[in-house]
Amino acid sequence: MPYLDQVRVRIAPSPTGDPHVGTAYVALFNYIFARKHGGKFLLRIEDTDQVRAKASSEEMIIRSLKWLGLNWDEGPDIGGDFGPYRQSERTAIYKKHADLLVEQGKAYPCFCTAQRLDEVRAVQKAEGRSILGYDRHCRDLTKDDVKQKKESGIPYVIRLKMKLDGMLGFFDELRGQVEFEAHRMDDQVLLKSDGYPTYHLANVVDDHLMKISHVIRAEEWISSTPKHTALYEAFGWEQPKFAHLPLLRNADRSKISKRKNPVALTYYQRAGFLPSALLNFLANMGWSYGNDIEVYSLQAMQEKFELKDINLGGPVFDIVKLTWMNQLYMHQMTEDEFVTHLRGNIFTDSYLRSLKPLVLERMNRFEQFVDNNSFFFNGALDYKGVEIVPKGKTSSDVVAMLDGLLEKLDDLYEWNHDSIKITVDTYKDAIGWKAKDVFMTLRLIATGRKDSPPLFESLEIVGREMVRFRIRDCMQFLKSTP
RNA sequence: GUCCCCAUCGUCUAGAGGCCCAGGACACCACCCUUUCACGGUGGAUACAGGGGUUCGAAUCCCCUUGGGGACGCCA
Repeated sequence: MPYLDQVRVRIAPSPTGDPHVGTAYVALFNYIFARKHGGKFLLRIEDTDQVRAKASSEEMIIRSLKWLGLNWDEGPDIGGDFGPYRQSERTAIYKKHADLLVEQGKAYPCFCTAQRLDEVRAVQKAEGRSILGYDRHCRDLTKDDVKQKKESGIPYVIRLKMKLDGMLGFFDELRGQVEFEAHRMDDQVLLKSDGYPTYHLANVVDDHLMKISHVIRAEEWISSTPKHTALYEAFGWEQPKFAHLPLLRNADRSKISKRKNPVALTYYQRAGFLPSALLNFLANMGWSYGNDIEVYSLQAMQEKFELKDINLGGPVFDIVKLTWMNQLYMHQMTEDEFVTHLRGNIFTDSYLRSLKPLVLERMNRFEQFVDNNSFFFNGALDYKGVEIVPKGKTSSDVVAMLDGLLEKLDDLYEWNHDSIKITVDTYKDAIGWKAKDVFMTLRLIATGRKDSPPLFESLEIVGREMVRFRIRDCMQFLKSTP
């Protein structure tokens, strides 16, 4: 084990705000690998301009990792030797490195507009060209050109000069050597015109500076790995080892997506899955303990885990089997664990407090609490016998309406009653539905009853992921019962 | 379209040349247990994508085909 004391891995959360099961999956393998080899498990926050718009995303990521029990050794806000760990706090570092490459003639400023790039791509497509990408228009500008353009204030990006011939390959710890023809890779943007780095630059610079020895990430990165190895080469840095995990799949085998599966970790928490069960289930995706054993602890996994044993076929994420696994873990709970779990996950102080203003006025005895408000605690609701479809509409009208609504709700940055109300209002006007029809349908779907507390406040508390799940669930229900 | 990756039951997988006319688990079916519902138990059905090689011998190695997936952004 030559690299024993140098193993450092990092988990870079998804930029979409809601931590994703895919993130948990990659995090798990990183965590196990680091633990096994006595390395460090880093939390690095890739908060680009887009992510920052979602104020709560970092907080959600941290909360989710804590819930899973995947504790990091360095990163927000634990310290360690390689901080800061937030990408937004490292912009000067990235700029310095990009400038260095420009000075050395290994990268160059590009003044092309987004519009020109679109046109180039459109032409390439129209001509049926097999290689799509930047045409290296600014690669050989003279020093005077560059100076002049900069002085006239034209915004620019920094691009890496890729080699024009030969091969660009890397060694994947799971697959072996993977080769790409160098001329197919276009000159990658390193620094955006707003001064922020692209993932490619930030990732390579951070990994080097943070002494990352193993990059364990999802398979979707394979085709951009040559860009990364080219960067290491340009800097004259030693390459880390790469291992690309298979992608979790929907039942139809496409890359797992929220349109076809609940993917938010918050959903699984809210739906009453135990983190230990989720993790055990995820560990069985692509990896196997062997000896026909599929229920085991992280500790046991750590002892037996080898990168090489990972199965490369993309595993289908089967929530039915996850549910079975969860049942197993539930039944093993001690009395203390049972009580602690309910208090810590279902009947939490903060949840009960948020419920108080909504539910109290509809009660005159506390015995009514459970019956009246079950939907605040349930997962799937039973729509049998519920009149979801308003008069004058068909069930496929409703499905179409919901489909569009789902998209609008997904685009919401902040999930609160005001923003939900505005979104639903705007949407109902756009499609020409009556307020009453949309609101009642939504109420029935989200709460399962006509007499629920105020709609938007309830939706806020039920939460984005559970609302989205129930809408999808109901669409399924409507489709299957015409 | 181009490049890259992948390929054992419906699904997750075991299998690294003979132990495999392929083992386990989920789901499914039947039976048992049971005042109900679960849990549990027993049994059953179901897979090496196809075609060529290599070998005494292939699920396992090689090639081709087919199928699936991913990537081709100033997103990560």
